Amino acid sequence: MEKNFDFARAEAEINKKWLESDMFNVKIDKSKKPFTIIMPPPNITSRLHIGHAFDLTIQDAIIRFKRMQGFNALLLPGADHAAIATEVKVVEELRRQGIEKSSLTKAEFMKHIHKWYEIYTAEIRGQMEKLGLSCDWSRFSFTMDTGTTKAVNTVFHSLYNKGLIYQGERMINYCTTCQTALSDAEVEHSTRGQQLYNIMFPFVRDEQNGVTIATVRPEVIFGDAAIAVHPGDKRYKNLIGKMVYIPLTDIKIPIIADEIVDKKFGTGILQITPAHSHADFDVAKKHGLDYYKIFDAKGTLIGDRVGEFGGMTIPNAREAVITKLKVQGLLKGQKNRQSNIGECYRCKNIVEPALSNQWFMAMSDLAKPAIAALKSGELKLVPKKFEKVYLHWLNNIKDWCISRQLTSGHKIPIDGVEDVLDTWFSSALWPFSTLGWPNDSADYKYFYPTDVLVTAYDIIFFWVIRMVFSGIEHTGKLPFNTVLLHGLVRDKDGKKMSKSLGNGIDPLDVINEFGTDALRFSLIVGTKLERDPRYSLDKAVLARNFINKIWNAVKFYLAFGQDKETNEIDWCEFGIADKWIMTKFNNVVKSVIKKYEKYDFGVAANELQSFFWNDFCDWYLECVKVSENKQTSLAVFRYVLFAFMKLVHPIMPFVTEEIFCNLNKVTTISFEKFPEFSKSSTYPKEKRKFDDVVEVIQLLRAQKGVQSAILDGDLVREKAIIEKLGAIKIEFGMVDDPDFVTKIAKIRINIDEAEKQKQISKLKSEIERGERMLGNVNFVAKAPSEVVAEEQEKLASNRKLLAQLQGGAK
RNA sequence: GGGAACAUAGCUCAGUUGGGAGAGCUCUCGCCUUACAAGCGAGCGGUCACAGGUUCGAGCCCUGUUGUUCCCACCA
Repeated sequence: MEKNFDFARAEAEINKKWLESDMFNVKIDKSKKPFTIIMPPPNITSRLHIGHAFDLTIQDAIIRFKRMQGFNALLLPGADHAAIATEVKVVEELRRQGIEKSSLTKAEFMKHIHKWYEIYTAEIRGQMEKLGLSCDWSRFSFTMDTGTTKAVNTVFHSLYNKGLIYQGERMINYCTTCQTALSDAEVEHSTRGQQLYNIMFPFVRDEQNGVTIATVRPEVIFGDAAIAVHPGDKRYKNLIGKMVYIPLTDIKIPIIADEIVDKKFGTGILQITPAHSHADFDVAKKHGLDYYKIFDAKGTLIGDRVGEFGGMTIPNAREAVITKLKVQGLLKGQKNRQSNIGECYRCKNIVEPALSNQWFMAMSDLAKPAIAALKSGELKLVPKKFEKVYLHWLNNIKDWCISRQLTSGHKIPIDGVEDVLDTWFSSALWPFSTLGWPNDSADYKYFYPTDVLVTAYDIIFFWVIRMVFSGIEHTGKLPFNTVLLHGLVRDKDGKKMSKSLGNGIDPLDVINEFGTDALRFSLIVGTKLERDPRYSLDKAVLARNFINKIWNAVKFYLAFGQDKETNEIDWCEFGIADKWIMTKFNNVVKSVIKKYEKYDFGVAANELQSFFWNDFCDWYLECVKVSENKQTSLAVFRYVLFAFMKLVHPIMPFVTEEIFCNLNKVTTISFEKFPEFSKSSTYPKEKRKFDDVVEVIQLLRAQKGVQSAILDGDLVREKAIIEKLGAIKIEFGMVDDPDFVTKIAKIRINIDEAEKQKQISKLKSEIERGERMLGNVNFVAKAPSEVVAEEQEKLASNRKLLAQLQGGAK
């Protein structure tokens, strides 16, 4: 056997076996219950990052666990065309080759897009394979394949015919860099420092008498339809109804009163720019004001109102307007201010609110059943804390702007319409479009609705909610019954991993250096779903060390026990250590199953590691070496070792497959029955006694330089274990003058008096504590009787031990 | 402005319905003990953020305070 686990060799061999045998491709079998996870399709715009690795590991762990529990488990893989993001990438790539998108026809550009699809879909798939995912590759789906297109068109027409998709001129968010409309969910908010300008709107053209407004966007004054003050603002009461000039123009606009104005902000006077502000749009509607669009899709100023500034970009126009206002004396001040800005989630540039003709999905009717599904408990979010987020968003939902002015993506299926659909439109159908819907396919009938959706919490709005209402609307069923929302992987300091910060860790680098199992285990161990996990290479090192520990335990078995192979374990032959490890192991099985069922893999991984390292290797393996009945102990060792392989297999598929298959001469561990708790294999009495033996050994080990001891206690059968693990010679005999006392032995080892006094004072304080508690009448009267009884026992036991120690010290 | 989460050892985190504060890493000391130095053994280390309350009993439940993080929102 190799000195260490050669993960590179083993992973390559095992992956080849898995892929060639198609063993994870699922056959529809009505006698078996399906368990289905549809994988969130990664965007084909980049390599898989650490967040994908985390997300995919969780999914695969669930699927492997369920498969071993006997479910017909399907993990359906896929990739997303990510229209807007991919298009940016392709344009960049073409530019590197010296080609401008504008020089290409639409068809030519689409050729490049399709080539990208092809190359990067394969690339993503290769990376997924490296992660050891037990996917059904025969069902691999892409969001631009014909099945998805059919689903998209069907859904579009269905909603259109019901009047739930409509076209109209509305205020939307427009990214002038990506040159497309965005949905509300695609706008992020951040705080930026901006200049706040005070600008005077004069009563008489070019004169220094007027009203002064405050704005961070001086260039939009040309789009103003009115000036507004608060109706209750005494300072400006007499202004209402008067007319002012827009500075630098001949345009006159009225002063109106509206409660939207914050009296305390700036000068307390607000410009109303209906075509370029969400809030102002509503005000204009209310007051019957006109809309004036003053810049186009590229962010260039246009129209009669902008005068000499026509043709300028927004930033240029801003500068020019300010310069001119200064000359005219209409700039009445400026200061720096932190304000909240909408940004495009893709390119991070400032989003312009704009009046635009777009396609929308009417949301209020679709939202209602999605709200009801959560409230009724039919849909479960794990962890629960996201339920409020989900409900708040749906309760305040606005119509969804679904049209995009991009070249690639799903076309809006209406003749003559050039726009494409939001990439999330097709994503919303993913749980059923991947299974053949709208066809009445066998897959759809067997696997739908799916079981659990696993994804990070940051796409609840983009994706999760939209799948929920789409599933209900189009299939009449929830697309999944549980949504598992995990955190975002951060660096060791809790910061978001990003290219610009340079703190990112490439999962493929970790795989190359430490192996896939180490990556998977290190991503999962010690994490809780509620929190964002922190990741650093230290964790991969620790995981690698754990794998090495497992490997070496197997080497031990092969060196000492291979020839003594037996499948039948005779429990009558069990020694105390055998019974101890069987008990401990069964408790771990029980606990791990419970945690896996709750998808709490992080704590389960911790438990598995600590059991294997501390209990199985540190204690049991050493006991096997000196076992009275070596054959039985080796059989127990083998049993626990292999059952343990099954327990960790969902998290670390490769090393467990390698060990299990090689030693058992079987093809795979993947379809082995998952271990179950067996009460008849637990021995509480022997476990307690061995725990006491452990205490004696630890006590002896702590005595530096002591080579022998006299024990007074019923420990004859444990002599070999105590001598071996305690590295000490022991004799049995009466000990009237012990140096140490434990529940099962009085110990004499010639130590100095100070050590003994330490133990005495410790016991005394324990006794004091017990006396204090039991002396409290309220405690005795109100605490549960078993708690009181426990304290009484402890007190009696401690008194006895103290008497033994002091009895000898006289 | 509205909402959510978090605060436990130097670091990363556990702590199940309230019943004597735990693990791993780090650090110190001793070990190449025949599976493993990617290892073994023994230690050091905590006012469970702060202040109240409920309770016989609070890391856990309630209220407030402080700090950190995140989400939502049309403050120009």
